[in-house]
Amino acid sequence: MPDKEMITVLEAPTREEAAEAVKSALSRRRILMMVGNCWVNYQGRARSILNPGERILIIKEDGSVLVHRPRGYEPVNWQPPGCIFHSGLEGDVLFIKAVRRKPREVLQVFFDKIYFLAAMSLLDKGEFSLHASEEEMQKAIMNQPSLIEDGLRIIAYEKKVEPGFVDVYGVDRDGRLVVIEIKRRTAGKEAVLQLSRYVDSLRGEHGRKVRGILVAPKIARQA
Amino acid sequence: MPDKEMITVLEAPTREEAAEAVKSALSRRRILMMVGNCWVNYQGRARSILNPGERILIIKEDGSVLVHRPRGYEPVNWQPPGCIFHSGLEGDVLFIKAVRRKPREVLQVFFDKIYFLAAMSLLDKGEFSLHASEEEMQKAIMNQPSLIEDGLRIIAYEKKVEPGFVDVYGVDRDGRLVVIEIKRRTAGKEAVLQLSRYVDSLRGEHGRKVRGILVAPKIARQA
DNA sequence: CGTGCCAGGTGCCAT
DNA sequence: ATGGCACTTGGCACG
Repeated sequence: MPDKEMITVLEAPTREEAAEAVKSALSRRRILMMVGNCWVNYQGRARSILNPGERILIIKEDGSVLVHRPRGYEPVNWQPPGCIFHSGLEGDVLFIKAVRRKPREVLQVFFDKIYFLAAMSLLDKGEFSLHASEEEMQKAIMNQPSLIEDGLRIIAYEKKVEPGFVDVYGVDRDGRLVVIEIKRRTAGKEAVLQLSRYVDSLRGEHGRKVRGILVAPKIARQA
Repeated sequence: MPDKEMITVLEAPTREEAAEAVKSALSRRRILMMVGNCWVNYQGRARSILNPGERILIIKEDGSVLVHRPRGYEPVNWQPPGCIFHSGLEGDVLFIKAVRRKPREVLQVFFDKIYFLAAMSLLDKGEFSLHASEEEMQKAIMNQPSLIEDGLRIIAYEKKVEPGFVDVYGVDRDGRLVVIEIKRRTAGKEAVLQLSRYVDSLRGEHGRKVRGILVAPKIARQA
């Protein structure tokens, strides 16, 4: 059960209480969650202004910041990990300033009403594993080249890239070089251009016949 | 101040209390925030497993889902808006299942400890404005072509040419066609290739001198 | 470090 | 719906 040391919850705190809790959470590198009425300025690679409204603010222990509106998967404003924080009261407003160096970016959040605030330390050692559903396709091609074409021999593959994309090099039944590009998603014209550039460059290099094969769940009409 | 109707906070609820609160929040389309020990399965475009650990779960009123670990800007698991939910108790475990159609994706979160739960309705009508996007750069150039070059006349923007779209299209002081490609970030060789394809295509089409201009904060060494 | 490239990318807007 | 493309893209691997 939640130890008092582990999670602190304030419902409808005063701005002074909230300011104190924010300072404490940030200095102790605890995770901070706040809900209230706020407005946000961002300046850095771009510049943005978010007018007042009710949102969720999350500051994580690694110094990343998220501002979430009531809708949408993405945060409306954010700051990547590594920020340095300043916070305090400015008149009737609680401000939190998150500064990132390299590139220099500043995010400022101003609260005039705080509905609730939570500060906590979470322990998460759980392993995360992601399996691309097309990864089996890649393995299948490596193990069973005949899935693509009879008589195909695999020579090499670009194993450095992440699952979902791999270049496979092989030789077909007639001794021609074969370049296979696997796309996990619908392949657009950019994929075709990229493959054709590979093929051209290999053709120039080897002076042999080279074929390119594009393997994808779907190909845009410009095939 | 937070109306009881507006925000409900449960500290260290029992699983039964939490299950009730979750059902209520989901059916009334309120925003749900939970903190506790959980594990997560995802299956859809890919497949993932997240082993047990302490995390933050947020379900928004539009049916989007976020699972956040204690670190990192990005959610470890998520679901875009529009999900349909099922939840309940399965033995000692509180489960929440978020199903998305088109594409079919299923996210399942299982809690065995809930440290904290909040359900709320937030009102957010605040306008969001972002500046210094590529769009704004384009407008600035459209309004003030001399920013690029004296004597430049703009003819069109987002003009469709063979390989794709040209950002800005004009004629310079000496009557030569000018193609301007705008990149908000460091322009790599891909941008150069793209621009050169545009230039080639237009040169072939018009049989006139064509210049390409790349507008970007920085250009990779392969210029 | 910069450069390149994938991502369960997401989102926006065009046809 | 499909396609094309920008994004404060973020993230990682590699030279």
